Amino acid sequence: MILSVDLNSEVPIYQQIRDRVVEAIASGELAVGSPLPSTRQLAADLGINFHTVNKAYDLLRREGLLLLNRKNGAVVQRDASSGPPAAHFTEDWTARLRTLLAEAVAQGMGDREALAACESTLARFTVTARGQGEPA
Amino acid sequence: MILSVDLNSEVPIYQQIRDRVVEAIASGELAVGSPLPSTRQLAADLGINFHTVNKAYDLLRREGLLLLNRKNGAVVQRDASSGPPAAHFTEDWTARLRTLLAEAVAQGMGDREALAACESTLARFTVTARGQGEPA
DNA sequence: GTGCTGTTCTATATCTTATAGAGCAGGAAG
DNA sequence: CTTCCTGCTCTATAAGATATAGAACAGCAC
Repeated sequence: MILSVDLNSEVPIYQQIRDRVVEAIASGELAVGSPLPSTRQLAADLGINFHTVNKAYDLLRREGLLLLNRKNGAVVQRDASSGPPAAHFTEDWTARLRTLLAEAVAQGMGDREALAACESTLARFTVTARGQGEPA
Repeated sequence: MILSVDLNSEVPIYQQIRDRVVEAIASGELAVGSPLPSTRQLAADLGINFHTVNKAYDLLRREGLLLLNRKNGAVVQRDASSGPPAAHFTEDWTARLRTLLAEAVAQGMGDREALAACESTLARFTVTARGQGEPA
């Protein structure tokens, strides 16, 4: 689990950590049961404060993706094979998707290009993350 | 141009305004040349400070979507028919798309469901916004 | 001149972000 | 038991973002 963050980015560090973990889960790099580095360890590796890592992990826990306890540390609790998402998640996610796609269309990206981008991005996830779905 | 914002949302007001304008441009509700309400007018309508609207408009201007001048006020400068987006935009947008799609996959949404959501969202935009692309 | 527009300053209050240090409870390993 | 690491919680501080507010200026229309 190698994780890279950009300290000069305008997006908060804890948000970047969360995003990278989410992407790792989606790509199958992290599956249910996979251990994550401890908050203090990851903080030391990234050269940041452990409270920042703690905030990212806590966010992932509230999203249902991570399980945290003093015994085993941080462990992945949910991945692509853990069943459908909650209703409120889908609702919120669709709204954010709408805004993101609108941005591309408004900037002049063609529908086919935008959809192709979605398709290829999803394909890169589902190549490695496989387990329950029937193959296409 | 009716615009609604949620004052109790965790997403900043100026960001909500920006998002709604972007979506209006993508849906064809706003085309190149369409006038937007003045900062003071929109602020009064929404019951917020005009500086907040100013920030949203300034953001949209920096994104190339709006043209602001003392003569005509705020006018849409770019829409789906204004040619392809800048390279740095596509790069940044793809990274954000990757994170958003990863979130859906990690939460257990199927690839086909996610792609279908992208497709239907894009379809709702391009029904009204048409001008340069050859029809499918 | 009057009135509208965007634009630019100062100022303030609140929240977020990131840092830092200290400590506690629980399990593992010596 | 002691030692060590774990998540977790508290206080504290500095810097930045967010939203408010008031005032003023320059350009254009009537």
